Amino acid sequence: MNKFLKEFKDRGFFYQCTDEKELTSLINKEKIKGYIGFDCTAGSLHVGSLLQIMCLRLLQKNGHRPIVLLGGGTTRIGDPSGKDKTRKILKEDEIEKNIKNIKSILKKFLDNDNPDTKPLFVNNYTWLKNLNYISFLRDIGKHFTINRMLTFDSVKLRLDREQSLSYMEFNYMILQAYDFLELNKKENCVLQMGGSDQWGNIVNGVELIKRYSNNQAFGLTTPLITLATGVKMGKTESGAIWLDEKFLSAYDYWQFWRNIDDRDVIKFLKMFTDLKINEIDTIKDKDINELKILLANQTTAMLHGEKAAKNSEEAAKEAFSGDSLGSNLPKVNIKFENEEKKISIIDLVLLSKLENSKSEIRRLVKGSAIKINDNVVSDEKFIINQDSFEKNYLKLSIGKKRHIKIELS
RNA sequence: GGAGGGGUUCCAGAGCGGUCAAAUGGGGCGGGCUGUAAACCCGUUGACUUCGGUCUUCGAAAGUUCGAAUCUUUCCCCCUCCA
Repeated sequence: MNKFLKEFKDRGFFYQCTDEKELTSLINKEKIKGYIGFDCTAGSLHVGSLLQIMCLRLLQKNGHRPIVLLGGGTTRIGDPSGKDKTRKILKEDEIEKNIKNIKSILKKFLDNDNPDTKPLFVNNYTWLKNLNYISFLRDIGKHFTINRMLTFDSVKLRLDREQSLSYMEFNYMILQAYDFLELNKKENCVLQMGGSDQWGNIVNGVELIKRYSNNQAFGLTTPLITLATGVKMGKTESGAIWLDEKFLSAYDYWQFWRNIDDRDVIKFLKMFTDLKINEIDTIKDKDINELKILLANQTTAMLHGEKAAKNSEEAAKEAFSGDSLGSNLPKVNIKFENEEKKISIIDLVLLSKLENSKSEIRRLVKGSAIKINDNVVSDEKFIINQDSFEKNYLKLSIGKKRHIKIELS
């Protein structure tokens, strides 16, 4: 078996392939180009896209060249797959901004130096915007039958539920297929990867290429990852796990991995770290918490750098075990606004931005959730003055997991 | 086009003139147990509060009433059945 495909499988990336045998023999013979399309609806990517990113990374590590397709054009249409309703359509400048952000995230995961494998970023708007309707219908449209399109899940589900599906969205799959054709023609890209929900769209592309230019192209999909708790990867209770530090700090990112369910740890070590498979096999019986820390360190380092990972680990150690005032904890500066140089616990929490509702803070105090320097605050009228600060610092904790350092300036 | 059903707090879903900031379940948050896990148990879950209350919410607007999520009118949006 091919090295790339073997590791692809060993790491749990594999779900379906359009023609595994042929792909294997092709990939054994030559270096290929493979692409994944990213939707540009959101301002950044979250861990839900991480598996796709890892696919590109793996492809690249095996000497192939990844193409990142930014859906600047298709985002203007909206993929109906897995959507109950029409997506809101974004403004042009928002899309442009999103593209920039997403691109910068991807660059962190991919090697941009090796000229042979360095990622190619393309925006499908560049070719979609100039399409001529009549010639598009004649050249491309003729290869699609409505009969078949109606059988695709993305369409069928909508129709079954009698939810409206606009003609615009109905065209999404044709455009995505056309993207693949375009990349195949221009870049000789022969592989499209994606989540299993993209299978239909990918197959369409493969078939279009076959019909249009009689070339063989391939599709490769990854399973849909759900956490052991049943939640879809990427979204947690407290919000999306963004890959952009502007939206989610390195510490919180680290914490996300540190808190992964026991049952997912090995699986995720394989999927989301660079640790060798056999290496993971030898350590898999180690203490589960050690493994979680390893997972958190590896994933955080990959995205935010070694230093950020180390700092996050330190901060966690300080926050959860020691009673020392962690130097790596997230820090907020405050100053006393009044003459008396004091502040109520409610206002302090408000300033810390850990909570933004006074009622909620009162509730937390009632539930013994708030601590100052590890001492429970049991009175909502508790006043903090200079004495609470050690060398201008104070540790504020909410619950077991949220700790913050308050600096008095 | 004809006949019906519905839009309720994060979600599902009760309520159908006052006792409703709104049952119940899920989720979230907090506490306990533990391992920053799972499971389980308990509490909590609109905002503000001098803890007496006050204010804003039940698709939108207007109205009836001492009083409306609950009744009326108009509007918007969804769904089911028939053609």
